[in-house]
Amino acid sequence: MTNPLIDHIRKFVTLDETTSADVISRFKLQKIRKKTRLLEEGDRCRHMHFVTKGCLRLFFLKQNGTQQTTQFALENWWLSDFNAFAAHGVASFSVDAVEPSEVLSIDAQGLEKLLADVPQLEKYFRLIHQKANGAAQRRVRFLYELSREEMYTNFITSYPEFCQRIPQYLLASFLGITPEYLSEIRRKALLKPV
Amino acid sequence: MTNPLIDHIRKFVTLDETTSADVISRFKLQKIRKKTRLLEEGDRCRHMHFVTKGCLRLFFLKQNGTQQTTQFALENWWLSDFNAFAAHGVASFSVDAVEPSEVLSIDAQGLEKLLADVPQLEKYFRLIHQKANGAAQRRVRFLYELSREEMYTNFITSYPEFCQRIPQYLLASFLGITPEYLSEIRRKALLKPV
DNA sequence: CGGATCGTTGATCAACTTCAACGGTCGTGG
DNA sequence: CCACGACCGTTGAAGTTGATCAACGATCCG
Repeated sequence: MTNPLIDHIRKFVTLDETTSADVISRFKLQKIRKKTRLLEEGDRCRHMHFVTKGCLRLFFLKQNGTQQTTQFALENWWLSDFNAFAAHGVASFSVDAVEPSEVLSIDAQGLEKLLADVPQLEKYFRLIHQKANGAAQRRVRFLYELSREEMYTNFITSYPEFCQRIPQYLLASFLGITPEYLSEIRRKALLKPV
Repeated sequence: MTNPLIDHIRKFVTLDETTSADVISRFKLQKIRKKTRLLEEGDRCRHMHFVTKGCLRLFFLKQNGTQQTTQFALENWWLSDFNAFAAHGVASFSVDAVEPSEVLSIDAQGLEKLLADVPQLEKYFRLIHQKANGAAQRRVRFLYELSREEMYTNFITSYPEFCQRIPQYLLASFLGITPEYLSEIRRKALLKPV
């Protein structure tokens, strides 16, 4: 069986063929268009999503009405409002698609049952969340350490191809700056290297 | 058996008496003084720590030489540089004690063996990391959403007793502002409510 | 062709930092 | 027990970073 999620799980734990087929059958495959909302801030958060193609984003609405992007999820990443998901509570974030995407989704009861039936996955999800937790620590570090200009140069050198894929206003939103200021940074960056 | 860690684990999974005793025996109990370093940025990160008494902090050194605190861990919280711990790699954070504290520590091999011997704990750690991951998402949200002044008023109203326990320069470091500016904020806050 | 959306530019403004200096407090050694 | 020094919190002036607002050009899409 070849499936992006199974491949990903197998990087962490072993899974035989029949179990793999069972696992996959528990997920709902969604092919979604750009800008499709998978979660709306204020609604109950019921699903975790695994991205097999495309890109999702996590964002919230600031007081001034603009969207603030806090995470992108590319292929092989899990995304949800994890607090709200765990507590079966109301989401403080929205999720939508940055590009046409394919995701595998599972709700809380489905996940609970899956973990009861296939206990090796406890380990898989433990490792996934541990990794995400570590990534969040480094993320917070960058937010404290770097000026917005440094965040920009750091981000485009780390993920040049990804920056080509997304519109500039989304990059500005992720960096936490206004599109105007991003423009200014880019102009300065163009002048320097000459 | 009564032990803070066992009590905490039992909030998430069931554990019989003999297993509990076994679990506890895998951990090293450390009673440490204020300012004791449990992890040094640049050293290999070998342990995860569970706080049973007191308070730990996670921080790193900024270019200008000042310490930037990114997390506090009170009773019943786990703390480590989770990326470095998982990868058996070099830490990008330091950890020390804010107060005289007691922690239960375990290294990577010890944890691996513990999880192999007591598989219920996979679920416990999955839930712990999921919760921490959700907390990190909200943390990032606050960093983007609030001005430093709002962060201050939000934090002291949320954790008034904790703010009494720590010196002001640590609070400033956690909020990501200079002690001077924190002083100014406090002065303004004093004038307003009269 | 027409309208919305996106990126850019420049001027003004608010948030926060840096630096230098001073007073209070606490712990330590004489 | 006192005195000294280190450290902490505060104040004020000047400087930086990044936001806001208004306006304009370009591009994309119907």
